[in-house]
Amino acid sequence: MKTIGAVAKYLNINTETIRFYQREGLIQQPQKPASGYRQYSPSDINRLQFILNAKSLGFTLKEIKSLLTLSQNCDDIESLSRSKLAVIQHKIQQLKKLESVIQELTRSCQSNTDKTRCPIIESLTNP
Amino acid sequence: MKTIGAVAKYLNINTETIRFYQREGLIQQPQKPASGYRQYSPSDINRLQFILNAKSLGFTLKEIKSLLTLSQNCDDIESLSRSKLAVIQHKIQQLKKLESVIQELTRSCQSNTDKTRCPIIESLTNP
DNA sequence: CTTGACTCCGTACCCAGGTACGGAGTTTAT
DNA sequence: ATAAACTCCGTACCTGGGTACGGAGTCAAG
Repeated sequence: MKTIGAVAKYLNINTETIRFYQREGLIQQPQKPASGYRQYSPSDINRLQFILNAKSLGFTLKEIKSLLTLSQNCDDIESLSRSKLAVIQHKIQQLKKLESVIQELTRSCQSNTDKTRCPIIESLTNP
Repeated sequence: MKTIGAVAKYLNINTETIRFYQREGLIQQPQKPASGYRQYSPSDINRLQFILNAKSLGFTLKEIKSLLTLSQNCDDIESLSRSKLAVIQHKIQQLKKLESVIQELTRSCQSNTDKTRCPIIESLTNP
């Protein structure tokens, strides 16, 4: 069990960010002991870690919330996960396209000897 | 030469967006004829197209601005593109990991007979 | 020469995703 | 037992990337 500051430090985020996620309903606030500081359990920390991971993959907080809260029965969750899977696979495809476009552009920069002009700029100007 | 509305329509964006880019210094406003509507030249339109293309590659407006102002130095632009490439490749790797995690989870849902509990939720909430 | 569509310009507002502030209470180290 | 460090909570503010509003001027067709 950790206090909010310890959790923030551990996860390398701001305490304010944790509170923000609480306000947004992404995580619940741990019960406040009669009078004192709230205590965060390992599972609270896990949930936060999940949010951070999903965020780093380009999911919005809204999407993460629905991943975390739309949980009634296993079938619903499975189908939600499947649709997330499709989204993820689509994102991978998009990023791969992007990757090859940018790779191509940087290659043409490398083989460019006239440094007063830039193939990337040229290709972005004439699509 | 087109008026702002015609340009917006042609590029499929909002006139307000064009003005916004002007305010942000991404493009200059064409000279205003003594009294009348500003006229946008093909090269103005090209510059806008450049911005839209760069945006679709995931560059921020700030980055695009520097692409446009530092466009005399091909090496700078190449290195900016390379760092974008690294970010994209990292994202792809992360997404692939996530993909296999979710695939694994949905598989365990499928083989789960007790539909009152869900392996996905369990794996998210118990570390 | 009037009407409707368009432009100009400034200002306000929107959403996402946080960050900062500040007064009051709590905990911990000395 | 007191100071330093931390937490609580509400509210305000920030950046990015736009969108909307409204009054005043302009242009083009009938």
